This record gives sequence, C-alpha cells and structure tokens, in this order.
Amino acid sequence: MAQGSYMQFCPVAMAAEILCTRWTVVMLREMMAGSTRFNDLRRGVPRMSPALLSQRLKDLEAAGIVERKRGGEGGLYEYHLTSSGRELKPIVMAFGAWGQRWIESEIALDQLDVQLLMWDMRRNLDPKPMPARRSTIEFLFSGVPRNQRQWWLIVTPGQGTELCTIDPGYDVDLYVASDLRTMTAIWMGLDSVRAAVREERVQLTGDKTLASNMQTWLGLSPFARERKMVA
Amino acid sequence: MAQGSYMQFCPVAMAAEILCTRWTVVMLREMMAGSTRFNDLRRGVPRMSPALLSQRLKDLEAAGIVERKRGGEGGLYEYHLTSSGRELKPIVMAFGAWGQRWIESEIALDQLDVQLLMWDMRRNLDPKPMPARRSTIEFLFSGVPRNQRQWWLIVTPGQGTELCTIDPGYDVDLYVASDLRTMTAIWMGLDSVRAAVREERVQLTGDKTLASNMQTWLGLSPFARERKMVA
DNA sequence: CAGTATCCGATGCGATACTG
DNA sequence: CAGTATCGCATCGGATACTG
Repeated sequence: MAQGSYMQFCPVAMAAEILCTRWTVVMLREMMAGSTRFNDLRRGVPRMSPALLSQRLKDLEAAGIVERKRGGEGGLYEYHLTSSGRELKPIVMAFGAWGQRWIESEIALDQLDVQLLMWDMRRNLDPKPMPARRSTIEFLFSGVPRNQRQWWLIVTPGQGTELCTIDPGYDVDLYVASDLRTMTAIWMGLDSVRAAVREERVQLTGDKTLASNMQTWLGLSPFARERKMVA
Repeated sequence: MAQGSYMQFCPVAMAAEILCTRWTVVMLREMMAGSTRFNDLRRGVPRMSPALLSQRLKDLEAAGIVERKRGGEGGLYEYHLTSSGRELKPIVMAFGAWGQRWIESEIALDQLDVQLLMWDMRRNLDPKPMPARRSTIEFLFSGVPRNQRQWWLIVTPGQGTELCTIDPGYDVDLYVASDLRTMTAIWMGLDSVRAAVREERVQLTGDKTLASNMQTWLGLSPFARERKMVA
C-alpha cells in the first residue's frame, strides 16, 4: 500500500497493515477453501497477476501466516496456513457473512465470473446424493465468451470431482443450460433451482434423478444461508 | 486501491473491497471506540490526512456503513455507524485479538505514538477506584519531542476524563514519569505497573493511594488480556 | 508446473495551505 | 470546528512475455 506503515502500536492497526492489502483476504479465502498449489491459487484468484500472487505469498510467509514447503508426491511446492494463518479463518468467514448480509445482490451479480463459479462449484459439490457410478454433468452457459461456454463436472464416487473445459468424451448424464447470472444467483442462495427451472432460466436435460435433486448435490456457497439485510 | 474491483461475486471479495482499503479498518476501530466527530477521528488516526479521512468517510457512507448527521447541541456534524457498520465490530475486534496474539511485541513497541497512547488511555480510564473528588494526574515522558512531554488527565467523578497538553493549573495529585515505550507496554498488557516501578522505569510521585492502585484505574487496551503466541 | 522479469501507467495518498 | 483545494511523487499493481 502507499507509503509505509500506520505507525500505530494498536493491534488492530498492525493486523490491518498485514491483511488489508489488495487481494490478500481473497487469497486467504482461497487457501482456507483448500488450495495449496500456486496454480490452484491462480484459479481461485483469476484476476490477480502471477507476479503479485508470488509477492503476496512471500509477504504472508514473512508475516508467519503461510509456509511454503515441498508437498507429498512429486515434491512440488505447496503453501499452507500456519497456526497463525488458521486463526484468521473466523475473520475471513465473518467478511463473507457480512458481505452476504449487507451488500446488495445486484452488486454481486454484476461481477460474474464463469471460471470462478465453476471452480467453487467443483469444490463444494456433494456426491452423496448422486448415483454410485461415475456421473458427468455438462454446463452450457449463454452470454459468455465462446471458449467459456462449456464445462464438464465429472464426479467419480470416492474420488472427488473433476472440472474440465474440454470434452472428456464421457457420456453426459445431465445437461444444465443456463445463463451465468442465474447460475451464480443459485450458487449464492439468492435463487433456487426449482424456481429457475419453472421460469425457464435453467434447462435440465437427461437423468431425471440427477435433475430432480440438483439443488441437493450442487453445494452452495458457504455464505448462502446468511440472511440478506436491507439498509 | 489500484485499478478497480476484484470482479468477484464472492462475498468475501466484495467485503474486502470495501474494508481493505488503507486506513479504513483503523477508522472503524476509532468509531467503534466512540469517536463521532471529524476532529476526534483525526486524533484517533493522527497520521491520516484530513483529505483522505474526509474521502473515506464518504466512501463508508456510500457503502452504508456510516451515516453523517447533525448532532445534539450546536448541531455539529457527527458520524455514526449504521447497523451494518455495527455488525463489523466483531471483525475489528478479531483483528485486534489476532494482532495481539501473533504480532511480535517488538513491532508494536517500534511504533510508539504519545498522542495516540494518551488518547486511548483517556478513553479507557476507570474512575471507579479513584477518590470521590477531582483528580489530576500529570504524565511526563522522556525521549519524546519537547511539546509532547507533559500530559494531564483530569478525572472528574461523574463527568468523565479530560486530556490536556497545556497545564490546566490544578494541583497535581499524582505524577507519572516514564519513558514512552514502558508506558505503552503497560497499556498493551505486555508489562505491569508494579514491575516497571520496581525496575525504576516508572516513577510515581504524589498520592499514595492513587499510586498504589494505578494498575486498576488505568484501563488497559481492549486487547491486553489476549494471550501472546509465538510462531 | 511454478514461478520471474520487465515495463509502464494509473492513482492512491501524503503534505501543505486554505476556507466558510 | 469541519472540512476543501491543489499538487506531485511514489508505488502499487496490471499486462505480457519468458524461464527452469
């Protein structure tokens, strides 16, 4: 941030000096959500330049919030929160809860980002209500750049969920066609699958069961249950 | 902050966009501590330029966190937190608690500021353990600029505490002579009156009772009880 | 995959002075 | 008291390309 420190011994000010720097809290959110590798962090914070991400990771390491170490297989570098960093989780969650409660929905829905949405959905998807076999779901978005229209989620029981932008070649069990705004609103808990389907803002084609319990397996944003407040 | 928004619908990012701007959290702390007037805010955030303070207040107003209205007597302008702003208090307090726990004491004690310290002490002073009459306490700091050496706290039962930098002319009940670092450490809960007096880093002269229960009437920082952690 | 290097532009913000 | 006005620099950070 511009010119140096606050020069205040107050712990609030000292914490703010570390945390209230552009992108930092968003990075922390991404790490708290489970990303540990450089390129995974990039996916979660897509508009941040790699140079700045690298810089911030160093800053956080210097502040004792993050540590960089070689991970299990392949010995690739991984970034992990230290105990100090983990203690920031309630703060980051409180940011989210406050944002969901007090920031107008319209503002959120003006900041659509397919990649981020899909990345988040992949993470929170709940395979339990899904069939015991592998399921492939294809999302088709209208009103986005050509190369971001199609996305595939491949859910393999016991093996987690994969996200692809190129056709994996599997048979598709369910097609979800929608505009990005609607899908984002659903993810944020501002809309529901049922209502969107009824009003034809979402079309579900394919496996009836997958379609009918989509609201269940599609995990929502961690803040979706926060009650919206009005000024 | 540099170039526009994060462009993320995520509530964490949207909240961070509003809150993680230089000085903002420190201003909020000051408002939560009770300051409502422009020049009071300036005292609590002394190194912030008035132009920027004014700008930030407008931003916070636009974000629905602060409202500006004419106050009781004199009809002067006052800034108050809205409900939305009040809901940020746990976040700001969590910043402080985290800072106190995880940021090295040395860093805090490198950012001394007499004015801020006295301003905070004035606010948290507890008159209950003090005599029923008016008490005047003079602080004398070594190692600070001439014009910041002497400070007077005047405690009038039932009327709160006043802070002066020019001699109010009253008889002084207690003189507290110290270096700024020691007094700050005491305020932050990193040191105690008893230890500092024993080691002669603080000299108390005057009313024996006032001197002996100074640790009690001198309210400490709201974060003083937070346990210090080590990386 | 995991970053660096470089460059340059926008702007945040600090300092100071001034006003109703 | 409660701010505005002005100025100019520093630096933050965005974009892009490149490397081991």
